[in-house]
Amino acid sequence: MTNSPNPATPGPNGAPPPAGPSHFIRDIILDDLKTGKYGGRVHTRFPPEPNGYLHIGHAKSICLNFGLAAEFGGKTNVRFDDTNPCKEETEYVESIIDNVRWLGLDWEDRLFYASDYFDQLYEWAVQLIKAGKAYVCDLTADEVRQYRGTLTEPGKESPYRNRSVEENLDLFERMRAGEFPDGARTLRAKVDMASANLNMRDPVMYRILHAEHHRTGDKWCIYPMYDYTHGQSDSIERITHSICTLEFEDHRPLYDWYVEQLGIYHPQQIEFDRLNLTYTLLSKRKLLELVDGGYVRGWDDPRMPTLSGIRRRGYTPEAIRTFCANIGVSKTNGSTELSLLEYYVREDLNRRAARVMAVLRPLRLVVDNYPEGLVEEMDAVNNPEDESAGARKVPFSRVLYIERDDFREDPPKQYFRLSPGREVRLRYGYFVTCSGVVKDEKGEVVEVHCTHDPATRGGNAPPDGRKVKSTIHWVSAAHALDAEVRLYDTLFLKENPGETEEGQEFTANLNPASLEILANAKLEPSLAGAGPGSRYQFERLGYFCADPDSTPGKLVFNRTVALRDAWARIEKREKGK
RNA sequence: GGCCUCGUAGCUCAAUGGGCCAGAGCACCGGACUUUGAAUCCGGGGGUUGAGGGUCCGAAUCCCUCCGGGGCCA
Repeated sequence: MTNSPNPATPGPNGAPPPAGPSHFIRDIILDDLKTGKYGGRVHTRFPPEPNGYLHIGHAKSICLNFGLAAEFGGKTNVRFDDTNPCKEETEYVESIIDNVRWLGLDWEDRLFYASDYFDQLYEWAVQLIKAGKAYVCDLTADEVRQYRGTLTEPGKESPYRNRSVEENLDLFERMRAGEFPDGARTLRAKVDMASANLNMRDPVMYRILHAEHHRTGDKWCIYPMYDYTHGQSDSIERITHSICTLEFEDHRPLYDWYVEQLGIYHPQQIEFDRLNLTYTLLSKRKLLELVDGGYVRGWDDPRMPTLSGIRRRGYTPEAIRTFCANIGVSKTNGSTELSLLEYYVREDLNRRAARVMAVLRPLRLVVDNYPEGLVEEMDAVNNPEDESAGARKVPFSRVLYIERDDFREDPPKQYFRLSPGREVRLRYGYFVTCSGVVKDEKGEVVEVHCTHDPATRGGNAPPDGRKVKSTIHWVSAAHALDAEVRLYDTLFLKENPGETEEGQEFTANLNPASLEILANAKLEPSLAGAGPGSRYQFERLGYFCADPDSTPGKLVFNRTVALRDAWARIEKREKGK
């Protein structure tokens, strides 16, 4: 119950998510458990609308709901809120199921659809009509809006508000039978047109929509509204704590009203703050715009904050769960820094990703005093954080590739890497001293020459105790695998991408350099069998994940996240001066 | 202008029914270590708890006023 740091050691998929710091919702549950409010039960639900892809913000909700239930030995249902037949597609249903499963959370046999309850909801509507709590209204959508009043003025009662129960029953039945066109009538709850809460001004319960539903087909031509559906669905499923985001606070009185008027089991709605992430947009509408507008390659573009996107990018479910468990749950509207997410991704990948050498921007390095034709198999540790990961052999030869960034003809002050006359260590290779460069006609360095010290084989310090200030990675030219590497930066330039100048679209904030493709990367040969989804640390560079585009003939890697880079920071600071 | 809601370090959160110099994590800075300028370890800077007033021996916690943020006609 303190906010002690989370140990961040999530188990395999299916294991309860990490607990993290406590928060007000857990306190409420603890309290309910103490008073026996729900007989000691904890039953939550995750209710996605199948009209878009899940994103990292949903992950927070998913982890909260499943995490709380798991913590108290309870259950969590998944329930699709499919009350709008027009916007829903099975493609979305499938992706959502796939994403929640990937996150490692298990709803067992409790996968439901609000549309499963259409019959019951209809009966309840009839019950409310009979109780004089609902009426059929002939006002058009526009008129309903006008009658509703404004934020400061009360609304006017509909002229149809006081129809007899018999007439209401008859009209509602005929609505259902399809006698009226779309929008001709609605069923409204008789609450209070003078309420300060607009949601209580006789909200619409049913509207006429002659549309095919993805599950119920053409059985219905009237569909229940969200507010009329949600609480009762929770009630049917015997949910104890119905956790949702802040924008539903104003809906809670209506949620309560329906279940109270119906006299049915009453779950408790609790609102928390949705996740906001810097440099990231988490709006279904805007994400759809990015996809439809061709600004990204699709819902699973690795720059997208969708679960499909960050999965393809190489983020692990464990890292996301740990992140979600530790970001806190409250009622403040804030924005979490992207660096926090990246921290948890690095933390997880550091423990599990095998190390490997890869050169992104190759520069030829010739070891002049190394025998031509000789190949030595050098020992390399797979993961210093995990002894059980073992070791591998990496071929060393006379001509190598090193990173362009690791050589400077004219090194700045704090630059420790290779430069003329300087000695560095080739990781697991040898100490080498730069003896000269070859330039092309434009004066650009195209090849670096050096000599090695045979006494430093394996990269070990020589007997004379000589030290070197830098260790760089390399790949043997003759053995290198070609690969394409995709580097990603934030999709947006602004911390808050939704913030735009007058008359501009949010797309004006897009980062034109969010994707950089390096077509000419060189990888050590052990990567030959890397299948899509496999994750590695490219030493000194970052964590990378083989993309689904990758084939044995053409490897493609995504940079999940770069390693922390002290030199990059120094360089940036110097430039800023 | 109505209603709901929030306001503690740069960010996200803690501080049992008011009580030790308001604590963490991330970020930032510095040092140690180092065959990844990574990881790890140690240390540091940072808060008149939105502001003002009040109650009290004592308030981030209680009261009043004000200021500011967010949400609200599926």
